[in-house]
Amino acid sequence: MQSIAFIFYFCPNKIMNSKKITIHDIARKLNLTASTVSRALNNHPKISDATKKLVHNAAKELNYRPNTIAASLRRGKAKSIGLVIPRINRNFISNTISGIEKVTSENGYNLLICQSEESLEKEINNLKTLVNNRVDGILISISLETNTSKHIKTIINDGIPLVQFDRFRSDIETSKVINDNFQGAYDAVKHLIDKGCKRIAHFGGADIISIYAERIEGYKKSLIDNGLEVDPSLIFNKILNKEEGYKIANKIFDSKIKIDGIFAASDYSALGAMLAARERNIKIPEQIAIIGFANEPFTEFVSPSLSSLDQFGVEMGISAARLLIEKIESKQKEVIPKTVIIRPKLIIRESSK
Amino acid sequence: MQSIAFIFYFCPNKIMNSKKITIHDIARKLNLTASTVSRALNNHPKISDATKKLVHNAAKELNYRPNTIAASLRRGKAKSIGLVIPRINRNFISNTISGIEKVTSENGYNLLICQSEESLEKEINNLKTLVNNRVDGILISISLETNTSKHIKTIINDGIPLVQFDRFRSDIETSKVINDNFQGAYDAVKHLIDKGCKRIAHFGGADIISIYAERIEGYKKSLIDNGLEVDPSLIFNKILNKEEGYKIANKIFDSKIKIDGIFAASDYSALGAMLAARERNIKIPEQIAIIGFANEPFTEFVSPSLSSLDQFGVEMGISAARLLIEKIESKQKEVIPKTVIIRPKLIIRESSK
DNA sequence: CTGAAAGCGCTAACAA
DNA sequence: TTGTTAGCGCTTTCAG
Repeated sequence: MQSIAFIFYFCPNKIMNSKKITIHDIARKLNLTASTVSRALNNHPKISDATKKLVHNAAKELNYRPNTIAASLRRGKAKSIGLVIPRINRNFISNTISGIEKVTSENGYNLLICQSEESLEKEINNLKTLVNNRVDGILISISLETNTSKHIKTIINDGIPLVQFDRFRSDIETSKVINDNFQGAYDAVKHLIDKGCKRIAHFGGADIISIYAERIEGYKKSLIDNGLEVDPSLIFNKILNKEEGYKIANKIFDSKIKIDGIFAASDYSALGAMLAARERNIKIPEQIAIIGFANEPFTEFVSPSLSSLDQFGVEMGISAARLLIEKIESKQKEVIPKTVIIRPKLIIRESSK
Repeated sequence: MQSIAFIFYFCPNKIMNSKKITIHDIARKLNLTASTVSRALNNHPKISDATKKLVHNAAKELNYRPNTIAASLRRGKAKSIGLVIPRINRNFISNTISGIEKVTSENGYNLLICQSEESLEKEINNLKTLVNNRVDGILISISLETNTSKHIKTIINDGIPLVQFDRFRSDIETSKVINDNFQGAYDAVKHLIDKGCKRIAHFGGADIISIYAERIEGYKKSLIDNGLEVDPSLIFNKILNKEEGYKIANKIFDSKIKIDGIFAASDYSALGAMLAARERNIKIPEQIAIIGFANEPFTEFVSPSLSSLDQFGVEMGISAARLLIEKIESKQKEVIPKTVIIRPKLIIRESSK
């Protein structure tokens, strides 16, 4: 008695529509077979318009919900794409995801998203999950910890289309969409030199990560090409956040090292340097010009506003997703790996004017 | 000949490992049956440790990849959760996603993410896709355009667990996780009053959206409770971005309206007001104190730094995901809908000190 | 503790 | 244009 009352209490006036309607149900109703219904539902060309209409109506009437899972099993693939990224809640990454989602959904693919949280172990697990889910392809931007390509090679060896974007491993032959970090750095440093800077420091990331190594190279080349010398004592590695930028800038100001410009591989470390300079009444950009990297939203709002390099996150996502789908849908066994290089755009603001 | 050369060219020295290994293959190898292997793989208690070890080793050796889709079909559910949000690339939302992903992955669920792009039509399609994919449950934050609950009610009627978060419809009985916008506004305004403000303007959103209506109410109540009067001419609607904030602030400064404080429903409009004040050398917070809403990353970095209300995006995501999984995994037919209210935290910075 | 057998819901050869 | 048939790979009841 009690349980009946219980159920009654929570379902006062609606009948739970939980009976599962299958293709057979609608076939039975129309005196057709499951195959015909299936074909009608999938708009198969050899089904008459009359039956198609009949089937669609019956489906609507019965509140039929196609079972994507069953279809996927039968077809051997799921019309889904897996995405592995370090973290979702980073401005640049969430922009790429937005672009990816747009393209995948437009093409009828589901998107399965995994975060590696900068951990190699999680990245490996993520890939395993995606493979087990029989995704048609994988998009990946590797974690900071990823110092091997073994797990990714396994995927490729399994024949699963894979495209890298942003942070990538160069020892695997895949299509990829990347920023031209070299050129971005080059442009930024050239701009500083054009503005009269002679002693430009670089706040870099870990130089074992290719994107940071490239920024260092671009920085060096730009100095040389524009008549300055590379002074290794002006290059600081692993300075990526505000605190580190603040600390290193203070250290520089306290030392006898003289600088009149900073090109930082991160907007945050650039900001830290700005704060340090402000505290000492060092004028920006007159006494020291500063440029960051990534064009984080805040760069526009700080004062002085911070020059930076925009990385076109949404476009990168779109491009990567297109590349992957192209590969998935190409009937050829192999597609020549393409590399799409997006040139970051220098956004000049007050900090380097 | 040519095609052979072609293939050879692209697969110089590795054999594509594309043969699909199934449970049967490993059963055959070990002289067992598929059922035993399946049980061993799933750590069924009634399988001897010896065979478990045997099976796991063979699986590893054969490079076996369990087919999640087949398992899902058989089990009738996919161990996956669907997420519908307006846009991924918003700071607050990407934080909630991050929290959601953490909880779902910890509990063995896949996350299917869809963007409605503030369109009701897309939201409806998203839900359909998720249902067809037989997700175990759905998390949703509705689009700005969503002026009906019909599509959501359908889902609930189908017996699919659903939890709303942040932007929600109140005419459906679901569990939900929301911010206490009223209280947040109340706290902010009280703080301004405590600091001596007597004439506080409010830059609001569209008051037909509940979260903005609540902020207005909190603003009014706080004024009254703290001995001030509500002056309707100080309430400005649909002021949500920097440009609008800038414009309205200028309009106020140009008029004979006197204000000494602004509580904005958006950090961006607060920023716009700050810029307008700065241009006129109106001192912040001495002559005008300002508080925004959402605690966008930039609020910390502008100068003066902007007081704001933190919404705990990650925590909201965690909470919503937990609520949903709890509902999914509860064996009872129905769970009493819970509402988790997160009180925004006032972050006091220079703009209101 | 393990095996036999049935089937989840759909699709796609092949046949008519 | 439609029907027949045979599974996709796995889980799970029931039987030993």
